[in-house]
Amino acid sequence: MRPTVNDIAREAGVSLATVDRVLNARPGVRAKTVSAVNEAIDRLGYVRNVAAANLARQRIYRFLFLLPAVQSQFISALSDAITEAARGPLAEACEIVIARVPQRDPHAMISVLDAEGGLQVDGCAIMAHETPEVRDLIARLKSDGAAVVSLITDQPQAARDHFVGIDNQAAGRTAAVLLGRFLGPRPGKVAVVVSSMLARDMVDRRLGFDEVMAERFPHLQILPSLEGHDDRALTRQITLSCLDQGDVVAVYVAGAGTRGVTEALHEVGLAGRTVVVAHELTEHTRAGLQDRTIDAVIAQDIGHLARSALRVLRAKADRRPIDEGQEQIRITVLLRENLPPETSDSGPSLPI
Amino acid sequence: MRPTVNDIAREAGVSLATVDRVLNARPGVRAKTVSAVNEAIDRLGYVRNVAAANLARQRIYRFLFLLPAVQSQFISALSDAITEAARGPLAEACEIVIARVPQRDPHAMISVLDAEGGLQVDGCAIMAHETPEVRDLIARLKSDGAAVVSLITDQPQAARDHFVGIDNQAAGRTAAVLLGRFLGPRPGKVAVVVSSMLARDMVDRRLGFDEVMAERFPHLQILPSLEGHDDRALTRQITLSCLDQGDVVAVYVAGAGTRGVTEALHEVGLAGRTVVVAHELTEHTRAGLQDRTIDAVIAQDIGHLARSALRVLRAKADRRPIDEGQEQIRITVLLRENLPPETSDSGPSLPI
DNA sequence: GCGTTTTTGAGGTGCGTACCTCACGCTGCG
DNA sequence: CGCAGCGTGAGGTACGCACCTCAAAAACGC
Repeated sequence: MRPTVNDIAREAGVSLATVDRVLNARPGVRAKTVSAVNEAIDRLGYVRNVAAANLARQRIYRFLFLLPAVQSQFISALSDAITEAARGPLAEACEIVIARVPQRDPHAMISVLDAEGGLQVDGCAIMAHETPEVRDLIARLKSDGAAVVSLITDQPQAARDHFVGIDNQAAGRTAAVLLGRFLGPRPGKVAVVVSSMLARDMVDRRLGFDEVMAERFPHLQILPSLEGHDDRALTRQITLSCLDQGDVVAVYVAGAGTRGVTEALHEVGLAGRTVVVAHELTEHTRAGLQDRTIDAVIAQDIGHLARSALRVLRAKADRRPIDEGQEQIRITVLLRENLPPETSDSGPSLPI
Repeated sequence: MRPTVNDIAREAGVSLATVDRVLNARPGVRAKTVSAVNEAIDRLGYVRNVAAANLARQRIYRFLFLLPAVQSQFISALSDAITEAARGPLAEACEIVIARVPQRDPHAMISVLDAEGGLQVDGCAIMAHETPEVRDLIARLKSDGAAVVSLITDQPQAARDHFVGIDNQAAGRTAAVLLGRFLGPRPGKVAVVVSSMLARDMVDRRLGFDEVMAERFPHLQILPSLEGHDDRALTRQITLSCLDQGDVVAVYVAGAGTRGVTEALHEVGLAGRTVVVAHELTEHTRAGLQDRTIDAVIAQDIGHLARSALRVLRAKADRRPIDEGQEQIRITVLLRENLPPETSDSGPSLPI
C-alpha cells in the first residue's frame, strides 16, 4: 500500500496538521520541522494522491482558449476538438471557454478577456499573431498568476509557459524535402503561400523550407512569400498573378488558403502538373490529395493539440512538471495513399 | 455544481442505498425502481465522479505486458516506455508487470502467464506472432474476464478487445510512395526485408507496399520478402545474397534488422546510392538517416503506444468506451531534415 | 390474511486529502 | 511576572463515492 499523510506524520513524529502545512506550503512551520517532514516523505516514498487531493479541494479550474475569428475549416475543427476534449476526463473539474477574437484588432483581445472574467482564469491558451499587444496580454495574464500557453503559433518573445504545437521549422524542412525529391531534377520556380508573416508558425516554416531548399535543391528558385491573409479570394488572385510569370513547378502552401491555390492551379491548367505541398487535413486538402492536385499534406493531430493544451494548462496551474514526451506534437505526412478514412461523426471534417 | 448520488436519490424519490445498487448493478432492485433511478440520472445529467469512485473502491488494476524476448532496440525502448508510462498518472492504482517471452516457443507464454498470477490479471497487452497458441491464450484470458489488447502487431483472428498500433497497411503504402517517388523514373529491383511473415504487421506492411507499387510504380520489380527473424547477422547475409543478383535500386526494410541491411549495403558499396526506407527510430536508423544511407524512416510514437495500451486496458477493465481519436496511433515520416533531437535522459535512444 | 420472499431505507465506515478551529506550550520581551 | 506571538497538536468536517449491515416495508404466493 502506498503511504499516506498519516504515515508521514507518524514517521516524522509530528501531527497530521503539520504535515499538511508542509505539503501545501502553508506558513507556521519551523524550518527544522519542515525538513524533518520532507525527510520522512523521502524515506517512505510518499506521493500525493492527486485524486483525493482534488476531491477534497473541490477546486474548479477556469481555462480560456483564444482563437482567431477567421473563416477557416482548420480553426473550426480545432474549436470542435477543444470542445470535445473539454468533455473528456482531462477536463475533470475544469470550466472551459472558447472565445474567437478578431485578428487585426489589437484591443479586441483585451476586451474579450475582460468579458470572460478576465483575470479570474487559471489558465489561457492563445493562438494569435505575434504582436506587442499579445505580448502585453500574456505578461498581464502571467502577472495575475494564470498559466499561459501559446497554441499552434508560438510567442517566443512573450512569457508564455509553454508552446503547444509542432516544430514548424521541422515542418518547413519536411515540406522542402518532399517537394524537392518529388520534383526530381526538374528546375524551375517554387511559390510559397503563407497566411501572414506576422504569424510565427509561418515564419518558422518558411525558414525551415528555405534552409533545406538552399542546401539540397539549389536548382530551384524560391519566390518571395505570398500573403493570403486566410482569405480564399485573395489567395486565389495572388497565386494567379504569381503563376503568370511562368515556370512555376511547385507550390508550398505553408498557411491557410489551399483552396485558393488549387482553384488558381485548375484555372490555368497546372493542377496535377505542379508539385503541391500543403498543411492541415481539411475537406479541401483531402480532396486535393484524392484528385492528385496536392502531393503531400503536412498535418498536426488536432485532437492531440487540444488535449495537450489542456494537460499543460492543468499541470502549470498545479505547478506540476509536464511529460515532455507526451506533449510533443508530431507532424504527420499525409499522402493520397495513407489518408485516414473520413470521420463523419463529429463536426465537419475533423482531421485525424 | 455537478449533481451527486444524493441529488439522484432525492430526485428519484429513493434512498441513497438504492441509487448505489443501481449504479453498481447490484441485485435486489425492482425493474421499475431501476428505471426511475435511471430517469433521474438522465434528467439531472449525472456523471459518476470517477476519481471519488476509485478512491472509495481502493481497487488495484493488474495489467500484464507480454513482449517478445528478442534482442532489439525497439523492444527495449518499448519496454522502457511502458515502464515510464507506468509511473505516470495513467497508471494510478495500477500494478504493471512486463514479461519477455521467447517467440518461437508456443508454451512459454502460457507458463509465463501462469507464473505472473495468470488469470488474476485485469488486463493484458500482447505483442506476439499470430499463432494458434496465442489465439487460444487470448481466448482464455477473455473468458477469465480480463481485457486483452494486441500491441504493435495485431491478432485480427483472436478475440482481443482492441489493437494498439499503427495502420500497417497504410505504413506500407506510405513507404511505397516515398520509395517510388524518391527513386524517380529509374527502373530496377526493390528488395523487401521483414522480420517474419508470421507477424501480422509485416504481412500488412507488405500488402500495402505491394498495392501501391503495382499501381503507381510498375517499372519497379518487387522481390520476394527476405525474412531476417530479428537477427542482425542473418539479415546481413540474406541482404548480401539478394544484392548479389544486381540491379537492386531500393530496399524497404519493413521489420527489424536495419543494421544488417545497412551493413550489407556498405559492404558492397551501395550505401547512399540505393533508396532505403526503414521503420522505427533507433540509434541505427538515426545514424542511417544522418549519413544518408537511409532516406526515410516510418516511425510510431512509442510513448503514445504505451500510454494508449494503458488507457485502453483501463477503459476496458472498467467497461468504459474509449476515445477512438486519442487511441489512434499515427505514423511519423522521419527524414534527415526533421529528425527530433536525441533525448539522452531516459534509457538508450528512446524514440520520440 | 398468513407467512415468505423480495425490495427498500437508514445509517455507518472508510478511501486520502484539504482546510478549519481551538488550545497548548514555549520563547522572548518589557 | 505576565503577555504577545509563534510553532505545533488534536480534532473535526468535508469531498463523492463504495460497500456493508440491519431492519422495515412492500410484494408475492397460497
